[in-house]
Amino acid sequence: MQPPVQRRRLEPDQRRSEILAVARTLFGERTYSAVSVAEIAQEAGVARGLVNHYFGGKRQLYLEVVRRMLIVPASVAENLPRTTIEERISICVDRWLDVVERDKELWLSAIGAEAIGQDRDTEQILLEADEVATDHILQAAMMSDVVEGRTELRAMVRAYGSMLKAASREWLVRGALSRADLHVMLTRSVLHLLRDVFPAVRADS
Amino acid sequence: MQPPVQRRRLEPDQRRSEILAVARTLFGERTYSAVSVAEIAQEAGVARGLVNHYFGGKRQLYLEVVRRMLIVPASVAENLPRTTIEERISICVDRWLDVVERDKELWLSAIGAEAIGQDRDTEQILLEADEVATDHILQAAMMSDVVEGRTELRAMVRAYGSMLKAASREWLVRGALSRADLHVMLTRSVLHLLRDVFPAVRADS
DNA sequence: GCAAGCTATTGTCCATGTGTCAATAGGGTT
DNA sequence: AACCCTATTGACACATGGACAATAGCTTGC
Repeated sequence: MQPPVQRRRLEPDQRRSEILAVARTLFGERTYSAVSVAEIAQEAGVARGLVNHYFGGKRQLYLEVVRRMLIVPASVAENLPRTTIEERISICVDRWLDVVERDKELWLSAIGAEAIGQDRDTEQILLEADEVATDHILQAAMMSDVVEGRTELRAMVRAYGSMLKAASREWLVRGALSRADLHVMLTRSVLHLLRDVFPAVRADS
Repeated sequence: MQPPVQRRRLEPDQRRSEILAVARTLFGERTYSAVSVAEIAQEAGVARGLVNHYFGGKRQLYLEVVRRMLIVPASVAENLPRTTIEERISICVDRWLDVVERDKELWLSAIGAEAIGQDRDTEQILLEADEVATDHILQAAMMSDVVEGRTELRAMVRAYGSMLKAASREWLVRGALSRADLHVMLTRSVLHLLRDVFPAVRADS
């Protein structure tokens, strides 16, 4: 005989938030498969079935968490002064470093969490995040409206994005690079990519 | 009453290979969690338990597959002519592109398969592969014996490795970059990284 | 204040998947 | 041909995820 379970009835939105918060925490500190729905439910003080009810399933819940962390906040490329490209890029990089430094663990697990394996949904989120990031960079470089070789340009910037992530990881987890190192590297690399490599690729075709 | 199962008794090594081959195929075309041990066993004409017997478990089997695909073949940086760095790097990049083009699907799923989530073992393999790749690049650039700022150098090259993977993916799956584009981009980027960015980072400290 | 209805929440049932292990049988050896 | 070694099997235990009908908390109308 356990004491009668007392239920808390909440607004769906709020309940959703609570579960999401717990999920964020747990997925933040452990792997996808190492976290069970049961655990999330328990930690959230809720029946297991309810998690399914709100999110459809474990995967979808997880994806929701990842999405929220991965989409780069627009603030990174907002209100940039109208000065040189160097300056604008530099500021942009700085703001980026701020963001990942602040939400360190969460960000790390989110990207390290290209995890799960690639199904359509995961892929979709990753792609979406990459596109958003690419937009920000091009915006900072005032190259948003390039049309000749736009496809190639964006592809190269997306690839650069991967280097950016990897370098950030080197900084945050290994400590092999200092924040200053990162700033130099990331700024110079993207400038070189946009001003030298891109034209060279264009000229090649 | 099914006809009595006829067993095939093989040398452990050979059986291991057979199972591994099947696993390679299946993991190549589908996600980790979308492939069951049962399926692998069936496809290999073997009892499920045997897979566990040989590889310990699903994860270990998977890791074995990934390891074999991820460790960059030494051939990429072997027998490079003693000419300019540009030339050597160029050849190296070309060979690399050959490798991934050949084993396309497999390579894609292996890296997209930073999958599973990061446990110690997976991480280990990924790190190992990155180190090997880094060695090759430094060897091609004849910078293997740099000592001042070695840590930072290697970290930057590892980050570059991520861009290389991402760019390769852009080529193979999106087709947003041609092989020629890739060659230009990858060659120039790494040269810039080694000759301009690295010194700049050094100077900064 | 009370009853009734809406729906948030629960607990249970079922399916699938993995790991383990004792029992079985293939194939070489004496 | 009898025997032994071990590759191989099949069944069992256990964990986890998804589905769904039953239940109970809030709110609304009178």
